[in-house]
Amino acid sequence: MIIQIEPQSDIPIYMQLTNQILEGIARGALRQGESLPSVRAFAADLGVNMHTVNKSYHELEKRGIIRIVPKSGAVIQSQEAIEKNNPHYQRIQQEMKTVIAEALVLGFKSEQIEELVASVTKELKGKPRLK
Amino acid sequence: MIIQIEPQSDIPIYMQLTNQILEGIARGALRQGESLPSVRAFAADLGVNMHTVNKSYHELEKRGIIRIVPKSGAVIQSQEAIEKNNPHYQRIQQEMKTVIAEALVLGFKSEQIEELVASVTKELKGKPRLK
DNA sequence: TGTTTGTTCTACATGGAATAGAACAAATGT
DNA sequence: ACATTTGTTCTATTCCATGTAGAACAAACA
Repeated sequence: MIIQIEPQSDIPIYMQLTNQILEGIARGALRQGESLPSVRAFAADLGVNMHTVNKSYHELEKRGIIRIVPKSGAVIQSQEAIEKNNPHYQRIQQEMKTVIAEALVLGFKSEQIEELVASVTKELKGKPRLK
Repeated sequence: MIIQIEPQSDIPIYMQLTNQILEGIARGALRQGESLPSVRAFAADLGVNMHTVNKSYHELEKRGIIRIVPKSGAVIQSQEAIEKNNPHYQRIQQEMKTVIAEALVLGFKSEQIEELVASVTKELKGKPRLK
């Protein structure tokens, strides 16, 4: 997992970390059942504070991505099929609505959006286990 | 345009407003060439501060959605076809990547994502001019 | 000529973000 | 059994974003 943190960004560090861990899992660099590094080790590796990594882990837990076992580690959750009544589904739906609305207003055609979605999905799913 | 602001949300007011104006334009309730209300009038209408609305307008301008003419108004930009080298395209691409990564990790299948995208797009584009 | 417009400035209060250090009990390693 | 590492929970501090408030100004408008 290659993590790149930009301290000067307007996006909070813990959020940058959250998103990049998310992409890492989606790409298959991290798989279900595996554990994330300890908050102290990860923090030392990234050159950030322990509490910042901790906040990121709890953000991921709140979103249903990982499960934090006290005194043990942060385990990546199994990716089961998701239903429409799942609260996580609703959140994705809302986030998707915001992005698509902005895309449409900027002049994206429906076909362009579908094309972009397909290419991004392929990029993320395409090369499993690649570092 | 029906705007609903939740002051207690963890999403900043100016961002809630930005997103809802965005959706309003996407839906066709506001069309290119038309103007948004004055910052003072809109603020009074929503029960928020003038500066908050002002920040929202400038956020929309930064994203290429509206054009602010000093001493005049906030005009909705024309929605021309967008190219891949457009910086706004790149931003949408990045936002899309984040949402799709989260969706995949949560267990969305590729078909489910395409289905969600199609339904959201249809919902936004489906009923133009409907208040 | 008033009124409204967006802009700019100061000011203040609140809370998030990030860092830092310390302490604790539980889990792990040897 | 002992030492280390683990996540958690405190306190504390600094810096910045958010939101509100009030005032002033020049330009546009009626």
